[in-house]
Amino acid sequence: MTLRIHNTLSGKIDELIPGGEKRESISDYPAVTIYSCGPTVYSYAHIGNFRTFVFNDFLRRYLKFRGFEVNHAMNITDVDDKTISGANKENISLKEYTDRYTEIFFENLKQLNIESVEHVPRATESIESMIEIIDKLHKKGLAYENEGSVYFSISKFDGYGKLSRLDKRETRTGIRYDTDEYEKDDVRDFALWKASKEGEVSWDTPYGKGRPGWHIECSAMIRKIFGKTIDIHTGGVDLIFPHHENEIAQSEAAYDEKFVRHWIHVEHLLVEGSKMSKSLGNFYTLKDILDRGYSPRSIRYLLMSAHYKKQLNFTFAGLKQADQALARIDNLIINLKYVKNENPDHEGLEKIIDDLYKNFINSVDDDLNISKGLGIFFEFIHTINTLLSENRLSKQNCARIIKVLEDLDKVFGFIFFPENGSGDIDTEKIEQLIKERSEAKKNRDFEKADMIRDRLLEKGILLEDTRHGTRWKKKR
RNA sequence: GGCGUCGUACCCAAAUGGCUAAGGGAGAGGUCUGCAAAACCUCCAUUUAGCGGUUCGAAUCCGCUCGACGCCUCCA
Repeated sequence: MTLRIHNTLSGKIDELIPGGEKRESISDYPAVTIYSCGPTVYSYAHIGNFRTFVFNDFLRRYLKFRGFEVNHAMNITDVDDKTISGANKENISLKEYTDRYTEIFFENLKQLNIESVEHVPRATESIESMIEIIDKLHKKGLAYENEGSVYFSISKFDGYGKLSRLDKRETRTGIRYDTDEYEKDDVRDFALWKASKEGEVSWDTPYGKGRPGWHIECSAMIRKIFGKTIDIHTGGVDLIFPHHENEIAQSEAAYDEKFVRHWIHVEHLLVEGSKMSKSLGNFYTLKDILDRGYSPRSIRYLLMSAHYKKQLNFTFAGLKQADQALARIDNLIINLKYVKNENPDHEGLEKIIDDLYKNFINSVDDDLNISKGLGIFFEFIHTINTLLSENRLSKQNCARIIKVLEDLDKVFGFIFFPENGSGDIDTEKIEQLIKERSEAKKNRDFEKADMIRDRLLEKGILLEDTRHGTRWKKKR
């Protein structure tokens, strides 16, 4: 079995071959080098941004699950028009301003149980590497200066447009390129370096005081961190053009080697059927949704559950459904915990587990088809539940199943979700009350029994009477 | 206008030429039970937006129509 993922560059589903050279087994490959376009920290990231970040997390987790090593970088864009104007508006330094939103962003990642990656470079700390590329392009005659800014000349790079298939596009009729654009040789040339205006943050360069163009940081960071062709570059679909097209142009023109082997682009999130926008009032940050009482766990599940290449329509009804699906998983775990001591071992369990792994990997290896993978996982839950209800699984069997769940959760990250809230539940007290209630039930004092049940429910503890006694769980 | 993605049950969502169209939610029955709740089990698309074509065979390929969305401009 091989892992195959859609590649925007080839337009096909390509096998992932880290290092570019086919090997016998996964363990023979070098670490998969990944670069993900991170946030511009000028404001709170929204739920659509997090779809992409949750996807990045799923990708890296799955690669590790399959036995690959991972070397993953995600940038923080902490200087651009929006961050500069935001800082100016509040009359604070750029750093003070971007630090605030960077911190919130990391906090959000943590809430969604997104793993931290190996490298988190900031644009403002990568200026030297940017200048290095610009110098190279300049010396090769591929870039030109004009009034303190430096532009990349796309007419001098043959491969321009290969990612977004520009050759097949026509520019919209009637669009106007004139006015502001007089300083560029070709209207489609883009800025590598921008001359700074009066009072703006700037860095001293051979080209004068200025700041980075939008695209240069990614190229620079990738060169600085990985030094050569990387395996995977991810981002939202909206970045294909011009951002990623321009990254390719800069990097490949400067270093004469392939920039990225595998481009993966995540489709957009829609909210209630349309694109998020402030004017429609459907613009949600993570906090907005958490404030409405939904858990970050349901959000993670929902964002993960649809295939990355399909638009995902985010709705609150969908969040509720996600929560119910999670309840099904939680109930399995509770069912496993309460299994009877005297149950015999089930011989067929290992076969069931083998099938689960085989089918799960088969599905997800096929362009990261998590939806199908989840279907297989729920079929497994169904099988186990049936065995449990027939008392056909032993304590050891259940311990084995828990291990499997823990293993799968390395990919999912939503089964054993870290509790963000306070866990001030007094287990002993609950057990004691359950005992008292059982006594009362035995004496047919149902009034007292119901009173205890109600009291616990008020505290968020739900009691379930089963054939084998009473058990409890937290109310959802 | 150009380029592209998509339209599967009440909702979400798999399956891309071939056994009865996954899975989750909701709903309906049942088991258990003092009651309730929960849990579990079973059922729930003769049919894949519409029309036409290719094929022994199509949700899947082709054409047209209708509809949704994205990119072409800052954007995950």
